[in-house]
Amino acid sequence: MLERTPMNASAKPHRAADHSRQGRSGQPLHEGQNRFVSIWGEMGSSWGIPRTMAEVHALLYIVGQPLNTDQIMERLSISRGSASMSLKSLHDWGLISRVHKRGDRKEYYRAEQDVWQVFRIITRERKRREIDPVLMALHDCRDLTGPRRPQDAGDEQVESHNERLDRMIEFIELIDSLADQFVSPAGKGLQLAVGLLGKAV
Amino acid sequence: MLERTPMNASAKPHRAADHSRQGRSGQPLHEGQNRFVSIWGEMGSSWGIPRTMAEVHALLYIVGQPLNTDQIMERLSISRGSASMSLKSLHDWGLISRVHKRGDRKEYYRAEQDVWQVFRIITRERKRREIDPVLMALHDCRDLTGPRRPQDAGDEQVESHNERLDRMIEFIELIDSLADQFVSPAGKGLQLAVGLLGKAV
DNA sequence: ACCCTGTTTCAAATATTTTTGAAACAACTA
DNA sequence: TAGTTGTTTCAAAAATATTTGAAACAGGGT
Repeated sequence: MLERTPMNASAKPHRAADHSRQGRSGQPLHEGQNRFVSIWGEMGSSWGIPRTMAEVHALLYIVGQPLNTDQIMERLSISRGSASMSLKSLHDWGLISRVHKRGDRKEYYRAEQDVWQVFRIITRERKRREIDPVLMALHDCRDLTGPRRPQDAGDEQVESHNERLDRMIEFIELIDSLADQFVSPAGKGLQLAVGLLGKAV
Repeated sequence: MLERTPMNASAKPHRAADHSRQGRSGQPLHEGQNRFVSIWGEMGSSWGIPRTMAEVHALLYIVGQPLNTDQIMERLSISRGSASMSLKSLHDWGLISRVHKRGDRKEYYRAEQDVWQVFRIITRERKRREIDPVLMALHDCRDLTGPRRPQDAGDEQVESHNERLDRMIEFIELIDSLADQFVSPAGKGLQLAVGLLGKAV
């Protein structure tokens, strides 16, 4: 969450060298890309996404062009294994796609460029992996203190417990269905809401 | 993020004993509370909140009554230091408040009971600590490749880089202002949006 | 089949985060 | 002031998460 001192900064084999080279006027661009990568990595890690995975995604997004594993390793100074794992996760999420170049055996990867789509994907995954299971667990939990069981009728403690649980479940279900709207193929949900909200408040 | 095997499960001094006692009909309630605490702790840790802090919050929310440090330690089998730190964080966030009981030197803590308010507070804090700094950093980053600098005019690379950056910044600013609406004292923002959305889609 | 190039896997190494517990502190009381 | 009770702090210990790197694998060529 804080600094970014590489685990192993020495220039060993298997690791890409760092680049103190490059002296054209492409410098501010390059520096801008690096900055973006750092910001995104930092942000990712504070939202529970491994920093390196976020950095790989940031690099592919900001470069705009497909890159291969070696280019990513070199640019980010990360190991082959780490690059491979990050790319796999990003691909599983649907945030990047594989690209083949004719006459090149290497795989290239391109990031989704539509920002709305990027956040739709992230929302979809987090909902699926984090919100939905919680909701299921909360319903199980609610079942423990029963659907207004006779013997509890009048048990003030149980009743207020159930009320608290119900309020929480209801709220999370609301968020959940909002996320559904945003994620849905129609997908204009949030944009619409924003428009309406802008006028209404 | 996964299991929940206590760091130190042995019954040493300074640690609250675990309770295999309790045999009244208050059992399902007690079990329901425990379940809720686990779910919330799990959820918190997948959202970047220390598990224990989330568990303390969950306990105070679901119990509904103010509890003191020793009761929390015992119920959650955590150390005094951990309890104190979690309570401090929760208090800093504004999710719990201190309560004094006459004739008792101990501090008691009560959780905010309004679910909407709870999520408004969480939104406010995350926005302040995570979104706003990112936005500032992104603007700095954007400045590196300048405000349509003359020498870059026609540099296709720089121009498309700036476009990508601008799209991202614009999106995050949108989210940021949505969060503002939700957090705002008027505070009916999201409820309103939900209503409108429900009808409009 | 063997060699070459590129990719994936996964146990071990490393880094990061969280928790503990004992000491320092604070606020009363006698 | 010394004693008592409750709270906070923080360095060290423990737990968790991430990264590495070498070996296994995959798919062409030849």
